[in-house]
Amino acid sequence: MSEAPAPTNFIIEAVEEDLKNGRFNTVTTRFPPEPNGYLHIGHAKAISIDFGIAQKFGGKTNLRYDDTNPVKEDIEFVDAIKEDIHWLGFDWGDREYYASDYFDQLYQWAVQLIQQGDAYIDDLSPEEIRSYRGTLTEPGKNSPFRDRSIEENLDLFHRMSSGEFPDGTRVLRAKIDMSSGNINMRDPVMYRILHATHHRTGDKWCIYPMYDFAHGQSDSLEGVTYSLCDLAYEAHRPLYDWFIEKLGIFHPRQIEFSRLNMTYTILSKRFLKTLVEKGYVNGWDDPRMPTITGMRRRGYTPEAVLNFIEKAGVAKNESIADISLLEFCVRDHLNKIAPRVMGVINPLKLVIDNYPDDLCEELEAVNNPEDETAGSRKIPFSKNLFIEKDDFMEEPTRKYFRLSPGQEVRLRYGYYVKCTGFVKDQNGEILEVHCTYDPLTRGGFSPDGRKVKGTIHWVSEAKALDAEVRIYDRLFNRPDPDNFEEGKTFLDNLNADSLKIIQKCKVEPSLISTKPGDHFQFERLGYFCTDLDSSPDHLVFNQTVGLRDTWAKMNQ
RNA sequence: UGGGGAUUGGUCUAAUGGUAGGACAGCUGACUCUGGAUCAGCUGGUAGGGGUUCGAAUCCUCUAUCCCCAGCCA
Repeated sequence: MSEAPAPTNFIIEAVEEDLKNGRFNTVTTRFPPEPNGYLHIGHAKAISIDFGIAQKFGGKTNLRYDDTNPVKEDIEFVDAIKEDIHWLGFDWGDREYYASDYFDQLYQWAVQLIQQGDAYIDDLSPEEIRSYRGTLTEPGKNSPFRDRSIEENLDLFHRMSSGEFPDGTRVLRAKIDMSSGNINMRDPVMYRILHATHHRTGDKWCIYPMYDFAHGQSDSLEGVTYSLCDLAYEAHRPLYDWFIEKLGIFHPRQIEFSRLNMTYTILSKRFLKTLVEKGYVNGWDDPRMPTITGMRRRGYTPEAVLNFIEKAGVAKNESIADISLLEFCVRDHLNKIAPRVMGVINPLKLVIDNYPDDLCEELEAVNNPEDETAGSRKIPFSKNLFIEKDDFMEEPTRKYFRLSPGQEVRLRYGYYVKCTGFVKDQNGEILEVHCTYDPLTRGGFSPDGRKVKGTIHWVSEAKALDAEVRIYDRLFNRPDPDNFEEGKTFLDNLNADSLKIIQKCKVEPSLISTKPGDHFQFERLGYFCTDLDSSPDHLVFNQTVGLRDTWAKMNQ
């Protein structure tokens, strides 16, 4: 295995530069989720970068919930977020913080800015504020309340915070520049009145800081050196810096990178929420969802997800990663770790006419050819077996080298069998296939050295376990699902066949003891994992991803 | 027509004035008790025009295209 080049990117280079010239001498980052939804693979990229940069430079990463909007946030998501970060393999130690921990300090800093003449209370209505703001091409104009005295501003701010005014009647604004080309600098709102109960501070506050007035200062308070975020915040950086400078506090560096996008996938929180709430999927952890919890249930491994993120790279180009790269990473990891088992998804009965009626042999099967330490197991073999429907063709096409009349194939780890006939019902449906076996080929080798081109999987009819198998396909039927025609929505791009549930699949008996989350390769089919719904009475497997299938490709 | 970003094969990403390279995808072939894996090979790229230079993806300049910003969301 060749040594991969040490991954580098523009953020790592910036950090190295800062460390070299003394701008900082330690590295601290933070992952700042808003507790208003489940984490998805886009967050996994942010997590990987935040924790990865710190690890690389021997620094630390804080987990900080950005909980400045009680109307949208909920405690429900806090624990789920922690579980997902841990699953990815990262840990923040005891540094679990909340922006709401800093509300008192933030209030003090707001007072400071008022005293410095850098902030004022505005009585304009939300609509008026919008119209005074100007447009992208026209400058805004000053609010008539912009030049109130410091005393009046202080008094009003105090009364705002003590609940004297209803929601929406006043805000605290930074006094910057209403004619700035950067709209974020046109006297941005710092505090709004929200008579809402906060999941942590309860009813203590009825004014809450805006993101811009909370995020940078929270970073500063925590000694965060690198505030890594997505490109959307690039236009906010001047404001981030402005507050820090005016307050005269520790100055972290914000660096922006492009967010992750993926083909056939939608990552907008709003859209994901619609999928869940309108029942297009079965919850946030539906294996078709790009959520971390969904991918976990699907059987993706953290190693695979992280490797995908690393391979996709970190840059400032807006890009769309090919979902096949993710699938490659999943197969690549599962190939190394997943025990092989035999399972038949669409069973077809195979009768070995010359095999003793009541004999049941135990044949040895390798657990993982990629991993010698995985050992082997015994699987029962008998006269009546199940094979895959696809593995028999009455009239074989060119280059089909599975079972067909007169053809000989190997039953994996079993015997060579030669097809002698088959039985059809009135509708022409094949009910069972008959064959004879060569007793000398036990284990799958022929003493005379003759070759068979095909090897197929099978399970013993008598010993097989029934299982439910859920096969997933892409949730959307086009690579750019948020591209839809007028009058339509992303929902019109949903793939109607993204879930197939198949009952009465047949799997080898060793699977009786499987537990949810176990990974397997069903030989010749794909990687599967045991679903949360699975029990010994009713086995349920999710197809994580199919094996590469060059045969299917040839037949396209 | 304001401000801020970005443009390298189908996709993602390197090359930091000196041979445009890697990964995924695709295509060949070898090997194989998984039509898997593995191995070998192939196809295909610097948005466009000028300029500087012995030499430009890289520097300058003009143009084009795309993205973000007008929440009391984050």
